[in-house]
Amino acid sequence: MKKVNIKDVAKEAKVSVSTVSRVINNSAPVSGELKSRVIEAIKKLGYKPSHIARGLRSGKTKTIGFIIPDITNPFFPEIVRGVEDYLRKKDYTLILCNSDQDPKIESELVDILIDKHIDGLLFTGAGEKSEKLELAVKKGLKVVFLDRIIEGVNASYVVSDNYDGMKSLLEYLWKAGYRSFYFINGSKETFSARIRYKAFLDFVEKYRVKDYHHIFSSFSYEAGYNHTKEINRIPDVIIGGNDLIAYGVIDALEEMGLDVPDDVGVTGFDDILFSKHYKPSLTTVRQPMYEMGKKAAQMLIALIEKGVNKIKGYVLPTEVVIRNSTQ
Amino acid sequence: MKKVNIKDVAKEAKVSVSTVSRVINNSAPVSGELKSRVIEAIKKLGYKPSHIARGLRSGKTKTIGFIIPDITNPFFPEIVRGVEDYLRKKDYTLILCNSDQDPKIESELVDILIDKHIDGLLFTGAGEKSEKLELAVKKGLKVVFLDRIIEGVNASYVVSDNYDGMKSLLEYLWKAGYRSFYFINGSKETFSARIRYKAFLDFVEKYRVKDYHHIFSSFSYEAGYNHTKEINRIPDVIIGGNDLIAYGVIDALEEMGLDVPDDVGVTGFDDILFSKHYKPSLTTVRQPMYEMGKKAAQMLIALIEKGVNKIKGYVLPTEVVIRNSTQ
DNA sequence: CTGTTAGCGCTTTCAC
DNA sequence: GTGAAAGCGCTAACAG
Repeated sequence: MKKVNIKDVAKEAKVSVSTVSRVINNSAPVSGELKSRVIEAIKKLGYKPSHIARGLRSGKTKTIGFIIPDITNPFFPEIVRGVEDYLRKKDYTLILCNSDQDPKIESELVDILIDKHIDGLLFTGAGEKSEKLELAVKKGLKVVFLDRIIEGVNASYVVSDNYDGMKSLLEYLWKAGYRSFYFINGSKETFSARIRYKAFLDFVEKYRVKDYHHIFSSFSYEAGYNHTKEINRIPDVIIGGNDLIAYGVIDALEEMGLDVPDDVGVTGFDDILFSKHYKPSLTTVRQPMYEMGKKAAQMLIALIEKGVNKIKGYVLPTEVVIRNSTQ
Repeated sequence: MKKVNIKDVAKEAKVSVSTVSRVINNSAPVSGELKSRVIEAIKKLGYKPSHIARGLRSGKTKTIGFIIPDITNPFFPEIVRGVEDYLRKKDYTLILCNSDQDPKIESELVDILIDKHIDGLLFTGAGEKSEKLELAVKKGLKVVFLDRIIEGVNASYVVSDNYDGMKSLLEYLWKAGYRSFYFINGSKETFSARIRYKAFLDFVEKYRVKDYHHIFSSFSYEAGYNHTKEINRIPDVIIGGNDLIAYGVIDALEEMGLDVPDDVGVTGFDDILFSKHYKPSLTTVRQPMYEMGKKAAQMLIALIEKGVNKIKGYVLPTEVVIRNSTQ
């Protein structure tokens, strides 16, 4: 049961391979007569053009790469889903890679993916600028940064409005009467952590907040848990850099005999799947994860197919979600 | 900045392309003299062989496909991570596809992936047998089934010991004094749900349990929540087909004013990330997700590279994890 | 409109 | 040991 190729089809339809190619790709006019003979033959033989040969010829593989820190982090699955759903519609295929935010691995992955002749790259990386990527972009690789922007690399990006989200959250907290703030943020290297910090700083200044504290740590449950255990003077509210951190904060607080939200308020960021089921359910800032993925994929495909070169950035809106971890 | 190819290297090293190919692939002896010249040239030119051309020639793409229901379901990310980590080590690349367990989509995806010339396929599908897959396997596609076995398709598989896990869980519950059981299971089509049901039936018979109930629904939070709300007579313990279902059960129970575990016990299956942080923390059966992914990838690569044809199945052990949702 | 032909970059006989 | 040359399956000039 040998694989049928374009030659077989040509023979069957008694035309040349170029004619077959033309009807497949609609790349040039073909007379109705021949066209129908070709279509007939294709159907009869069950012919499927080889993506790989086509790729060799055209340089296009209809494949895009996506480098993320870790699919195991609940923030990413929805993004990936948004990406994959859109790509599927456009007949593209997704190669997924986990980098653990290690710049060295990220750089290796870029190489691997370029080797695989991806048509474009979606990148959610550590914050550091990468020469490799910069170079690749200059060489014409289409890249869209997702959730995180890397300075120095001139490429399109999709992020959510971290600044506004954090600002709105803080203003809600202020209005709710919270006056002392403890912000356990994610890693300093991460773009979104830095932006959220900036919003925090601006808030503190604008409202002349006296009693506040900020610390960069990492976007994990453990970070929230451990840092909370070390807090000397409990503030009115502890702000987690993301929901995972907030979960850790809540659990630590409970172990310390403190009630959330009666004794302390706790907030997160992201609104991952479980935040509405957490006990107490988590006040947080919703990021449109699925939309971010979809939008980024959309931009990338536009970049690839329309040859658009204009660098564009999209900032998707965030939304404060008030639940029971604050009052 | 043109891409350098094997010819350029050959010219630079003053040898033939075949010699270059030989040293790259170590496919035939080459004299030390030429070999070092070639290596030199490769380094100097920064040459990287094109996977795609190689693929066209050899028919191998060093790419494997993975069809899963939905990466957004917390059960899958760890599996995917296990797969990807192993594949990376072996210089393979992962194409990820979500099927939503729709047999039609699954079948389309198989086509798409075959078109892309994957070297092998990891498949976690709906329960139904698929002619397409069966055919593909017969045509030589290497397939490993992950978490779910499809009847009628003769291929290797990796699953966890669902039967033993459920059996052990039930026996623990029995010993703990639970006497009436309500099992809200996942979807009837799913392999693991059926196995767990069988274990339940065998348990009920062996221990002559009088008071029990079983229902197939779906592996979701909502399923657990909704079915619980409809229960007339509350049993000693409600068994969720997976952790998600158990979460829904717990929340519904609480809304109904019932205490877990004081009034009712609740158990899950899988031990996903959040189960240890749920309130109350969930008694469940741990499946080695990461290991399953890794093992499946390992088997697939063995199938591909060693040309092993022996169909093999692996059943990975599960483990009852006792937490605070039972007593 | 249609066919012929030259590669895309690589591997692999087949001679030497 | 080494090189020349024939493709893998397809697309895109180039003729006609």
